[in-house]
Amino acid sequence: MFSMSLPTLADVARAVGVSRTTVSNAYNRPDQLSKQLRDRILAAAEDLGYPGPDPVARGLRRGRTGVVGLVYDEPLSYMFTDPAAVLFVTGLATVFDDAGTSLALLPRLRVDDPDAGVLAEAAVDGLVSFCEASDDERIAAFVARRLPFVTVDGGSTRAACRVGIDDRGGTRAATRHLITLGHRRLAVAAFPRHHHEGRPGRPERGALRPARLGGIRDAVEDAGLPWDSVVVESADEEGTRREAGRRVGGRILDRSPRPTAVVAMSDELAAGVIDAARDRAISVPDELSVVGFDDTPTAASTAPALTTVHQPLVAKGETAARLLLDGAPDAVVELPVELVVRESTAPPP
Amino acid sequence: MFSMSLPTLADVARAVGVSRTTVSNAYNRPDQLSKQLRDRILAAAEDLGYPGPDPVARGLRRGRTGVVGLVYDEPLSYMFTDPAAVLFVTGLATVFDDAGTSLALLPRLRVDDPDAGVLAEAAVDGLVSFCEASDDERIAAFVARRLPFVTVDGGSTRAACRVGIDDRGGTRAATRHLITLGHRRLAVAAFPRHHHEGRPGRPERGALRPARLGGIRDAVEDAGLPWDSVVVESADEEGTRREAGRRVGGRILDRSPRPTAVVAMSDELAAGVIDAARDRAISVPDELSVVGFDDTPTAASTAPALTTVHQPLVAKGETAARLLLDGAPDAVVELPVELVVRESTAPPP
DNA sequence: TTGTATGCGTTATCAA
DNA sequence: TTGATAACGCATACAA
Repeated sequence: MFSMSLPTLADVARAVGVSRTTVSNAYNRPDQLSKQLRDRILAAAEDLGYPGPDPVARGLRRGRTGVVGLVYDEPLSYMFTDPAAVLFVTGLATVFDDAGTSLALLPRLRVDDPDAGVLAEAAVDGLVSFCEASDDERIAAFVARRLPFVTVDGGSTRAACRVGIDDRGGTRAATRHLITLGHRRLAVAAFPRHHHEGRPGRPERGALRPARLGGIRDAVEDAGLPWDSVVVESADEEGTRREAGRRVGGRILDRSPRPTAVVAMSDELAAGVIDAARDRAISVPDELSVVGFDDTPTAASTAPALTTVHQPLVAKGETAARLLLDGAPDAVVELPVELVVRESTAPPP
Repeated sequence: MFSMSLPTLADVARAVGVSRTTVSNAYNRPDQLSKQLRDRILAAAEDLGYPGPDPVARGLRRGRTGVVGLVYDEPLSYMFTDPAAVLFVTGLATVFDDAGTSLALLPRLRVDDPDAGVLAEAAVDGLVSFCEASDDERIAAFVARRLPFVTVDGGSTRAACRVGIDDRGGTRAATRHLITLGHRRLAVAAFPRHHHEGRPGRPERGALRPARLGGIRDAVEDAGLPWDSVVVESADEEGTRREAGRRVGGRILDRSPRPTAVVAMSDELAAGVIDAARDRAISVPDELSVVGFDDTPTAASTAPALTTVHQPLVAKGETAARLLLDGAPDAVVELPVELVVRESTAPPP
């Protein structure tokens, strides 16, 4: 015969003629019973095909699952397509892996799921929010559960526990670098704007990463240049980020007068801008300077190699993971960034 | 006052003056009660700060969690370091994301955890095993739970449900390509061997991906060449795979007579071999031909671009995910591979 | 449309 | 060293 359902701890107890408690102890507290009895129990379990205590039932009873969640507000495929995100997740995964904790990639937060059912229903002990949207209303669905949670790069979030970087200082340094080289016709290759389709009380579209834009503005105004002389083009969301960068790059380079320098909000976008320049036989850096952000491997592999703002992506992931594991209730960590000058910037022609 | 523990469904029921069933229905079967009552219940819940049904308790009752696990037998950081693995996971994640299922990256299967406690204790509805080790003994800990599971690239596994590629055909085609070009002094840049430290009844170290080695041998013997004329060097496991490739490449290129062609078991290794050639001012492909395996973005970005064996990595992930979601009990899928000739191969000098 | 009773599989507490 | 009891929080069959 073939029993449809698996044997439970109670079945084993019955078979051996002991209580459930004792069987439970055989698994969880070997020191609480004689070695012989334990061996007998384990043998019987093996015999019956008992696979050990059920993780879900154990989770219910113990009040913890050993899983932390990661939410992202773009399709997960984007996450793996973006080298910066991959590095961040690597940092997260490393720490959780060592801690014996599982990292659950939750289904994405959908624009059409304002109540964030996903977050209300995730069986996790804590949450890392890696959402670029600046609103954290949807996160409220999780906060209500009173579980630890960390926001990463949360922008304007008011979350108590967060880790981020000095976005503003980063783009400011990058832009100052260009201005110091003599550039006056600047352009920005910006992230796509974010959708809030139909959500009342919010702007229809908000700028993504306003701090990065703010840093550029800081540097421009510090130099006494008019902000409205700076061309800002936002990327779209088709295909890879690099392809999107190529398209924004095209729009920027086809303007006249043509900007002599582009500040891109990520290395992928910057690489795309360089692609667009190559399409047009515009030499980088002789005719066009380009700076990126992130300092992912992409930055070192473009031709010419990218001047960019380095951010400690893996460390950011590790930090977020530790804050969660340590249960730091309201730590706010800002990691430093650093301008790395390579070959994609030079004085204007 | 501050209640230490969250309100439960029962608290809401009491507050509203209805039964728990009715509150449960308010969440799970809106059509089973009047809209007014439902609204009253939801309002009271909001009021009390009830975050909705507890996911773990629900999981216990329903018998499913909405989570599938992914096991890997290397540190998770390796997974994200390897472009081929990232593409595979992208495929997985895309399908699960769309299905509203979470993908839990389980802590790695440790060599020193022969009972695979990780697998026995994971609160999941199914499992994807992405373990390169050819033994599946540790997986037995999971099989006992009678949950769906899929093995990917499982090598010699006897698992009922698996997806893989034509490893053997792939390296065979690649090797034949080299032999047809006229190469006779071949070398193989192989994967590291795998550890079975101290596990009784197993070889101390087993070759990883024996099928790929087998395909090379096939082609060599088909051509009537002696197999022992082929140099086989295994990579070590320090640093990135590409760095390891550079070291194996060095060992191969420093032999005399120097091989004129290298079959690498992955694009990362191949890229490393090209790095090693550059270190020694050996021209690829004029003095040395190199072929890879996988056809990741790396293959297109080396200089010269890699001749390699394309495998559908994303599709492999998608397939594995679908098999799991569809509960296919014992499907065996083998995806095709294809030789892609680029610029890293040419006739020998 | 609503409520009653029961069980999901485990572990913590306490007593023996 | 072992066992009885009582949660853990919920969802389902069934009755009303």
